[in-house]
Amino acid sequence: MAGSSDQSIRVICGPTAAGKTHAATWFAGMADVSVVSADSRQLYRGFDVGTAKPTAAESLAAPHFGIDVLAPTERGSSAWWADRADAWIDDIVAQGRTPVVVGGTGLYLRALFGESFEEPPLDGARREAIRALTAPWATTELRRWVDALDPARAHLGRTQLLRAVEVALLTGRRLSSLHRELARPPRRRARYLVVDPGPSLAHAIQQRATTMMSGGWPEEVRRLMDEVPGDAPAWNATGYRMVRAMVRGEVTPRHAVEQVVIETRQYAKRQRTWFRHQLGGEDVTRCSGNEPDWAERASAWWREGDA
RNA sequence: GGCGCCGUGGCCAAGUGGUAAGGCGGCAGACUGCAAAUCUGCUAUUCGUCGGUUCGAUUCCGACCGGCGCCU
Repeated sequence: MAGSSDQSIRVICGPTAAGKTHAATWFAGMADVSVVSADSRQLYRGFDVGTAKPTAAESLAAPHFGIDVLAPTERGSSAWWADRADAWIDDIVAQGRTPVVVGGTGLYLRALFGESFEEPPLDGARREAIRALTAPWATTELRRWVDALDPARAHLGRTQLLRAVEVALLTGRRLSSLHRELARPPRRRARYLVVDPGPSLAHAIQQRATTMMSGGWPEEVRRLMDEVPGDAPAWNATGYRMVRAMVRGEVTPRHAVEQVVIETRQYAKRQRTWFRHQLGGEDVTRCSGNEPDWAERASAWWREGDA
């Protein structure tokens, strides 16, 4: 483990359905790879088909961390994940294996490889009280509050507004100030390989959706509906609500697939925007995964990591 | 063949004699402890076609084309 913490970690990221897991499996042929999944949905036990968890063969090719580590009712967070990922990487290195972080949850990657901050202790009970208070507020109203409490964050989405209010009320400080004052440097350095097949991704998404539908997704959802409360965080994954509506007979299978494909495409688009602008570091290699010299370029990216 | 209704951006859809709501989709962007989440911006010089009335028509009139319905 000694001397390993300043080593850059290889990270394979990109939009959903771009073949990141395939790429990781391919690299397993070049070293004893262990994969750390940076995917906020594959965390959840039981949500398998719709989150495209690694297949048995892929799990066999390389041990995976970060999969099935939460109950569907538990709530994760980027910082929570980064703590664990940091430890998993240590373990993997200690075993003499090569860690590869694979995933599409940009915020999680940032928590591990980008700047973060030391969150001051927040009182649990008061936190719950504030959540209960703000939950019914309309987003526009929430935004008015943040405009006063922490204007630098007022342009963001509801999730971020709730957080800004919570931190302001609990600490008496602006979250945007705390980010600055309590900033800590990145814990790890990353060497990114951004995999994106370009225009053909739309087709891959379509293909994957129909494969999932005929591959046991509705059955999985039917099972989960009996075991998991309808408001559990795990349901918050692309397509699951739509498939649930289909299983209940509220929408036709045809409509369900159509919508799942659209939702997935929209998600992939947001991921592209993230990986285009938010990766921060300069160590970014982009490849399409279906260009003729893909293997060559990918190998080069891999080998440069040993230098 | 006759009568009636309709024809607005990729799709759905409001609308008025004074110069085109909204939704979906698409595109672009934001994002530091809910992120497969949550938000923001942009997206019709033009209302089936051609003529007419009018200072001015997407809105009124006529013809034609296309769709739907009813009747013979």
